[in-house]
Amino acid sequence: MPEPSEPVRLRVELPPPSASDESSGAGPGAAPELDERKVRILRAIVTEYVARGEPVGSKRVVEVSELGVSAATVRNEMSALEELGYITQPHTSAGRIPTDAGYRRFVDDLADDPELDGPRRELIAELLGSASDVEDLLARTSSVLSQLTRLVSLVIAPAIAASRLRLVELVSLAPGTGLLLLVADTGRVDKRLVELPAGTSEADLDRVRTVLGEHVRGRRVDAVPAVLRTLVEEAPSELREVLAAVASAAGPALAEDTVHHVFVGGQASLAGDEAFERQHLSRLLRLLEERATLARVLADSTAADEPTVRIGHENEVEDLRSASLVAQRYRLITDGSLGVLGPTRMDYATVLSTVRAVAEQLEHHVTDLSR
Amino acid sequence: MPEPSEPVRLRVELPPPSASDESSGAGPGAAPELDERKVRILRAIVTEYVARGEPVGSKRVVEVSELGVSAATVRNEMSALEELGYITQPHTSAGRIPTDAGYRRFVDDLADDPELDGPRRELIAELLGSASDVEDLLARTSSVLSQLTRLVSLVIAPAIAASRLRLVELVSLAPGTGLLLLVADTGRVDKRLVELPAGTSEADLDRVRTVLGEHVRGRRVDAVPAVLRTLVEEAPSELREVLAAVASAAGPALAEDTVHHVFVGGQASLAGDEAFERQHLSRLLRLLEERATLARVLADSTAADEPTVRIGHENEVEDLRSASLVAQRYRLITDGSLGVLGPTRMDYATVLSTVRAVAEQLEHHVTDLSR
DNA sequence: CCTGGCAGACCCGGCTGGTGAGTGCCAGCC
DNA sequence: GGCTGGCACTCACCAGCCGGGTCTGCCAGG
Repeated sequence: MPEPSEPVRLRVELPPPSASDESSGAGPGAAPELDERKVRILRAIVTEYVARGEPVGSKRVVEVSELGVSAATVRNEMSALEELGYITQPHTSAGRIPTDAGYRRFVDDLADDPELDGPRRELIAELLGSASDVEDLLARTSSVLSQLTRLVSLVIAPAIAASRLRLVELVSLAPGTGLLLLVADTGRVDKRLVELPAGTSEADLDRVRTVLGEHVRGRRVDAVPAVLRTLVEEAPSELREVLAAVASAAGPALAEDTVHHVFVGGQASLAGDEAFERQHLSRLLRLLEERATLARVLADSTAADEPTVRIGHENEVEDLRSASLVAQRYRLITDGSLGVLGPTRMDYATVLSTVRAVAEQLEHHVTDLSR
Repeated sequence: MPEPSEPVRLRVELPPPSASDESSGAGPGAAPELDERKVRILRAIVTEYVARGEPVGSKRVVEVSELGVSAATVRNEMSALEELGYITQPHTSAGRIPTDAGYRRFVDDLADDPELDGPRRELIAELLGSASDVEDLLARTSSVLSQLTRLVSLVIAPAIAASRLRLVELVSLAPGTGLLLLVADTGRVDKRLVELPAGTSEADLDRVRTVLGEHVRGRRVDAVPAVLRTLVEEAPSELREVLAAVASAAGPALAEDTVHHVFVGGQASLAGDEAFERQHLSRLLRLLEERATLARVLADSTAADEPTVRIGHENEVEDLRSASLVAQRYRLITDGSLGVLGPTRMDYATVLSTVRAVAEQLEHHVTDLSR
């Protein structure tokens, strides 16, 4: 009794190998064959459970799925599905609920998610259309995602490493303090206080500005630190100190800080969901505050151009094991990613359509903005 | 039985009139006199309940508070305190817990909060010390607040209306699109995409830059929109369109956007707290996402230079009625505010000390940064 | 005015029995 | 051989009940 389900659980815990066809539903691959009837029953159970939130019994399956057999037959099939690890019962004499593997199978079998319906597409277009700049656009994207799915939305700004600097500016804020401004061609602005050496004159600053303008503007962001180091070495001695201060300020601004740009929305939906216990809730919220981890997780989940689904235990991060993640890459000069986070019991079909549609429209509006 | 407590509840719901001495503890004012023993008993109940989380009975009060009387006497006093509305019992034959009014009284009677202990002060100094710019400083402030109190921290950046513009820059991102950069002397940077009229040349942009540099740089932020309008009117016709685009972009960037800069930290602590039910939790999280409301609430609660406490029903915002807010104003060129949000059952003495200490040190480090 | 004592209220945990949903199994039917 | 109806069984759930423990309110006496 305890052993037979082992191979299946094993498969579930190793999603990466078959990652490419995971969300496409094209190749059933190593998954055990299921006859048509089992597939329909599983689908009925998932759909019903997602909709009602209660374990679904053989009787309800018969009512819902229009296969012309009796409840007893369905029971036999359900017993087999349980043996295969796709469904389980919370306790004896309760209906069945899908396991993570069951959801996985269900998602894989989704032929391909239908287009999002018109009204929703329009809503997205409307909300994204009035964005004033890229940052605003991403914030709105996050907002529209969480509104449409009623789940937690995540949007990660594209890394600026591969973009180019449009403007490098050094503003004097107060004696001894400057503000280094770096503007990338995505419209992203980073800033960093610079401690200027004592005795730096306004004329010195002007010369530094000129040097920066000539040698740094237009360079790829990830090349800038090296360029700055060279500039420091070659600089006339009176500018060296200032340039060194600039270089040491620019490094971190362009490296780490830059990665953590994450927009999160709809956190309240987590608290409203009965599926999460107090402890899970707390951990998930903590995770949502750790922007760096979040960015990594999301980036890892968005290799392909299709939406990717990570269900429960498929997530590598411990605290995410009680939840599912649906994420997709988008392109805005370089790659960014967006997605939603919610209970494993979510409406995958609709969520997939929504994530896909939002990503598409985001790209459209981005090109609108940058032209 | 139901009526006698009415007048007290009324007082609680009208904190504003006596707002000035609310948190000072200087004037008992209209509050009913309490003899020394009642005060000590109330204090014992609040302290014990905050520490243990369980209703406290007469026996425990005797053990904890070293007044040399019997439990029976304490019971009589407690009965009186209940009559006055300061404490209540969750059910018959349970111990007492403080009401919002009880907490209020307790807070008012706190002579004045002691200095925060050394180690904690040092921790604050250490964490704030390594801030790289003002925005970073405020983020760190939020982080340290939530770490020390294990509550939700809130930090609102000072409004930039009264600060001056250090730099106005118009960057050309792509043909037809510019990015307007506004840097205030607080180090705050706002940006906004500008749709440039077709056929705008680089030379035009240069001229616009010059005009902006001459007339806008150094002006108070709230004066800028008016200045821009004048510039548009007086501009040579070939620049008028560009300037108009800039003016229409600058307005909103300087107005609304600016107010919503709120740093929130430690939200996970809400979920861990048993005091909040699912529904409250969800509402509080939603509130934390509405940055505008949040900013208003916090600004309203920080009139004086002392920390202000809003306990449960004293909060005007419905969703906050299940929580307490401890907030204080800080000055960084203009006013900002910071504070924490948690269950009414919080350690007010420690929280008050912490909020005060953090606000103080924030101001120190700010002057460090801007000198 | 304080105190010890005592009755009463009530939460809580455990136990019990009834109900209902859903299962597993089996014998019989097509 | 697969499907079906029927039936016994298993629990979760609910309500009621009981005993133990706690804390209160009250009272009579110091």
